[in-house]
Amino acid sequence: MARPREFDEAKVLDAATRCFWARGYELTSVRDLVQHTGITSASLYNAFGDKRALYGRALDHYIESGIAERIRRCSAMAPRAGLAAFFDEPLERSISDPDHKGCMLINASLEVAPHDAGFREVVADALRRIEAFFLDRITAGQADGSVTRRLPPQDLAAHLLGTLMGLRTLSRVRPEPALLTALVQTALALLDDPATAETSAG
Amino acid sequence: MARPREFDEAKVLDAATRCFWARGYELTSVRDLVQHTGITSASLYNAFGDKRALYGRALDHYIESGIAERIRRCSAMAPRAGLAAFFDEPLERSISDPDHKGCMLINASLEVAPHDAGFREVVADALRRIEAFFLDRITAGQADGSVTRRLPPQDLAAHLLGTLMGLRTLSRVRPEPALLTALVQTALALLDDPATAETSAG
DNA sequence: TGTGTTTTAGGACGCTTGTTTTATAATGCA
DNA sequence: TGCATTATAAAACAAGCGTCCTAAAACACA
Repeated sequence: MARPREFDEAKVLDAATRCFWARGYELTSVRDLVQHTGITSASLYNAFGDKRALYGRALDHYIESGIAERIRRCSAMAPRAGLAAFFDEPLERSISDPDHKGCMLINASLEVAPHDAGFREVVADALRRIEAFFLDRITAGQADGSVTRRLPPQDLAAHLLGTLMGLRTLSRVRPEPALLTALVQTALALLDDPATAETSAG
Repeated sequence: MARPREFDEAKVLDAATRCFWARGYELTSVRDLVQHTGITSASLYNAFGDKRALYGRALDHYIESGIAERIRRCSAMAPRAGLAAFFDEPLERSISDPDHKGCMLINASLEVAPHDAGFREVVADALRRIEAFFLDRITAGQADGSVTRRLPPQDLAAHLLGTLMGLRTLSRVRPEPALLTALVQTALALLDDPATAETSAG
């Protein structure tokens, strides 16, 4: 019993996410958001609340559509293969993205999480989900023999989480394919048993 | 032939560095700087130029006094011991710092480097110096047998650089001693030859 | 065809930002 | 003792910020 919306809320959230992803929270002004979403500030405030709330929606959207989806996909694979596949997309993006936007979650880890307890919990929770995925696949891999048993699964999971964050941080300043590829491949090499015949150094 | 300065430029730079380190570039206002340095904005602009120039001085100061100094200290040690020692200080700080400020260089990697070509080069150069230190110590360690020869030294150096950045990024959101310690120790374990008798899983 | 409700459009609001200005104070050198 | 030069103090500046308000427009339902 009222005037209907003229805009697609999902598309507006998509555009807002791109803004926050590319320029971060502080450097993205409400006027930027108005310009890139195509709706007025009044509509924006009416639909999403204030700037902080919209950022929260954008971050949630990024985590669910970008990361949780990848976790599901890689969880369906064989353990060792799923762990390697999880790094394929961020590595590829780190190299090919001309804007070097990095990962919005890792960007949020340094920009908003330290200064906002609410967002810190959102980010920490997402990182815990990634760590839990690593731990699950490592444990399964140790069971079927595709992952080394030389190190505790918790330690290997922490190491992979750190590697992921290091990759996405380094990629914003030094997006050199050789450097980033070496980083990921070396980290993954730690999952393998060195006694086997795969002693190809490259 | 003029009125002398009433403030100590080094102390002012120290205070400004603390401000930028704790709150980043955007969230630190000139009024914050005026308050914490104890000098007026006119003196600040006269002595350092604008806010961006002062941040540049602070970042340089941090790199030289905080990081280059540690590189020198660890370069004087035995190769394998120097590599481990390099991680001691950031790991200790990640755990004990109640403010969880992280590393100002890594903070700059995500906050200012992506949006400022000048600062990006400063940050990239500092990261190259850290990588060069890793490469030098790894090469020396492979020569004296304290570091494994299973992997190319460039790959191991890239991996340690990524580990360092991951440590300092993760520490701002999840400063959990067990998690961060596991991350560092596991990364360092990759430097060792697994054939030796040190098969203590801990 | 009204009536009630919500979305639009666009400007205005108060506040903070980085920076500059104006005037005064303090020195070294002639 | 002046003169030139520089630092200080404090207010003022324009511009940009996030947010809100007023009025007009567009629908659902009676």
